[in-house]
Amino acid sequence: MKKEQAKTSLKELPEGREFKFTARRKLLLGLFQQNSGQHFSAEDTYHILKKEDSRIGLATVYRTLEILTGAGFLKKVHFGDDRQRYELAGSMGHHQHHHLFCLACGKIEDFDADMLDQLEKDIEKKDCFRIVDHSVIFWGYCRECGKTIREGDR
Amino acid sequence: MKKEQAKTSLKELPEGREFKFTARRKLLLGLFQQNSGQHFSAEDTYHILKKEDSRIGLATVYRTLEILTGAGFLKKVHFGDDRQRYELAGSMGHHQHHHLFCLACGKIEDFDADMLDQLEKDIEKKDCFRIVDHSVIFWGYCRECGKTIREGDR
DNA sequence: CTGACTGCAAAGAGTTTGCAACCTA
DNA sequence: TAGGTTGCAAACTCTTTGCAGTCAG
Repeated sequence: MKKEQAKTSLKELPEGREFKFTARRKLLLGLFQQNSGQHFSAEDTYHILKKEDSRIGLATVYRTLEILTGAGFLKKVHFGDDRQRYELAGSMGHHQHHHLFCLACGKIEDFDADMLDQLEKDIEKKDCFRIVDHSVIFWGYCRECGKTIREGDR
Repeated sequence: MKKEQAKTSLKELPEGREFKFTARRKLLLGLFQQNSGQHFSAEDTYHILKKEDSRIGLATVYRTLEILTGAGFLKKVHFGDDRQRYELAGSMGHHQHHHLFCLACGKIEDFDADMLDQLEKDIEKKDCFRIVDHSVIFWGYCRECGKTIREGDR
């Protein structure tokens, strides 16, 4: 099992290989489309979908998230904690954006910025590194938590 | 156990709480200092240290990494795969840098860039988000892998 | 009707924790 | 000597997988 290879699979397209767009998969994708600013973990997704489709299983959620990611509908994001999260992928959600992750409450805010395009080109040219994707994350304290902490301080 | 709180702990300083700088901990920190461009997982660290100190345990490595991170010596980095990695923290290693992660071979290259400082200030002002740290990761294919893939393509 | 999809349970992998023994300041 | 540190094993959490039953084209 254990492979020394990277398993990030950001773009493992199911080349040609079709997959069925079942009701369950539509439901899952719909959840992300209706919450296009949100970042759900598998567990989050499972609990939310469970309300609309009580027979869905967690393994299916994991598998579906993986498939929809491979097909380009979703995108994985990882904020350094212990779970993978997913968000609607660029072409479907609002495109280029990055994340602010609050270390106190775990809230995730997005902000727009396209400033990495030029840098990306520079790197490709200089380092001969063909870039497929990137991620920018800021960790800190959101407005509310920052306030609380400052006040609670002394 | 399970807390809904963020557990990223980038800066959980051992406020006032001293910790002993034992031989084992020096050994571990030494490993990172002697390989300041490297990014080791707990398992990596364990296996390397095991050669110099055969009695060391994996749990100790995990605990030590966590402590040295809290104390500001190390920094966590996460490349979207299934393991946490660590690198020498800014003040000790070469400072502001970001990462290129090769999706094919898992190799990690660093590149220097300070271009986020201004953006950080803008965000702090605009969104009232107090930023503590950030991370920029590019995923793609390194020179060697890119070559192989392009050639193997057709 | 056939191959893809699904739920369940079990297995894996990484990480954390309880505890008794062991150091070290 | 007291309290932090450690190794071991067990516990935990997230994720993946095997398999038999089910569904959709």
